[in-house]
Amino acid sequence: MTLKVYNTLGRKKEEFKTLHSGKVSMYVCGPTVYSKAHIGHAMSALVFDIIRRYLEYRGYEVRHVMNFTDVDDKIILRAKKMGVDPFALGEGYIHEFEQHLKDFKILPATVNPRATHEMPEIIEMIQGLVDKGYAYQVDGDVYFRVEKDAHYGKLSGRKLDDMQAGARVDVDERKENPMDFALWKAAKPGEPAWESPWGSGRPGWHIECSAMNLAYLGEQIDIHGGGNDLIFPHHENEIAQTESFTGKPFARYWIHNGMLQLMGEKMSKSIGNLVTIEEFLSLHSPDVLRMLVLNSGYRNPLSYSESILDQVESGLERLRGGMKCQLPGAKGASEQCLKDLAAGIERVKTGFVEAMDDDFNTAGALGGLFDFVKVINQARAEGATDAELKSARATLCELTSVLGLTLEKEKTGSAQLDGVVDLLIEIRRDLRANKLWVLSDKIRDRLAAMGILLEDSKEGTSWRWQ
RNA sequence: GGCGACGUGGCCAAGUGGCUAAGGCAAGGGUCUGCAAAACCCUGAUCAUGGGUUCAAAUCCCAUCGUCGCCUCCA
Repeated sequence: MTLKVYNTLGRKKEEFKTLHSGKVSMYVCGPTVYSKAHIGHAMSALVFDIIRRYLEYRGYEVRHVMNFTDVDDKIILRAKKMGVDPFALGEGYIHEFEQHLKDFKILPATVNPRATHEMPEIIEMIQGLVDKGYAYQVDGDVYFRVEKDAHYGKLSGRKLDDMQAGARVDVDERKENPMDFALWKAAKPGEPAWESPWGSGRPGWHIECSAMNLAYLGEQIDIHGGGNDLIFPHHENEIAQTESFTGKPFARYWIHNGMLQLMGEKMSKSIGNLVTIEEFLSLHSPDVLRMLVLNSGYRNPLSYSESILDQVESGLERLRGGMKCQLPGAKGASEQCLKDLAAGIERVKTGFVEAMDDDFNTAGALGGLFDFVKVINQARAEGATDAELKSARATLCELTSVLGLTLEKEKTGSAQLDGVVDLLIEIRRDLRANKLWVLSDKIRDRLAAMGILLEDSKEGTSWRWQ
């Protein structure tokens, strides 16, 4: 079976072939750190975390780079407004974001470079572009000459002529072409600045990613990812810069996730309709957002609302239910039942790979997992023992962890607490035997309030953490 | 105005030329149960609309309506 990936460059699914056998180099655009991150950023990070986990499951060694843009106009503006140092401002948001990544169980990237730490590389690259005639200097600014790049527009499917016709940007008369974009911006007094051959200034937005790619992954990479709002101009410009500089094709696969939609509109800092990651985590467990992401195709817009979150949370609970222990008094399942269970294991494994191989079809993969949970539940209901359920549970656990989900709740109790709960269950059993429903229900309700769920069955009572 | 994506049962959402259109949530009926919870069994869509191509279309083409994204900072 082969993995197929939808490539924005070409707008179709392609067979996934890496530059170096068994290895994947992947660069994902991280946030610009000028304010608190919102769940749209989390979505993007989750999408690429899932992709990475699956690639590793398929046996690839993944070198994963995610940057932080820690110097740009917005950061400077905001820092000025707040009267704080722009670097300190960015630093704070970076720390916060890194904590969020941990909360969401997003595997740490191999490297997290920052624009401000890569100045020599950035300047060197700009100089190279100037030397080759792809860039020119005006009053301390340096611009990329788009007309010099015959392929400009190939990623976003735009033509220079069309864009010029519809351009709404204020035309900067100093530019040769209105679409020329800044590689280097001259600094105004009081702004963060670095010395360069063109005077003191700071890098433009796009060049940092090109420089960091070059520094940490090389001239050519396998996957370049980010939100689909970055296709133009950011990624288009990255391609232009890097390919003009190296003379080689840059990224083999361009992967873009869809936007998270709140009330039918893109969640974004500028519109202001956002839910910060902090707010989300105060209300929900991290896996709920991951589940929401998994439930649909990564390229589609993702509908977000509290009621949809409730829905996926219930679904997550169902998956977790597959991990439950045998029923009290389980005597072993029938031969046929165990056969079905074994067949279910094979089916879910092949189905999972089949779905994920098709451009990371996580929704399809989840469907198979839900089917599998049903098979497990059927076996349990028929009396399968823990020993008989063991390999099925291991399979469920393995596959869900490829998606980054954690099904088993961390134990919050202790052996002593377990003993106390067992004692209460025993007392309750006696109460029930004497039809003292008020007292027995009180025990159940009070335990439930503490997060301990009792489940009665004919054979006895079992319990679990909620 | 230009470019692109999308419109599948109440909700979320797979499937993109061919067996009975996955799965989850919600709803209804049933089994179990003192009640509850969990679990199991059963029940619903012909795929925005109108044309067309084809032996065959949700899946390809055209038109219409609607939604969204990008074209300016944006995951």
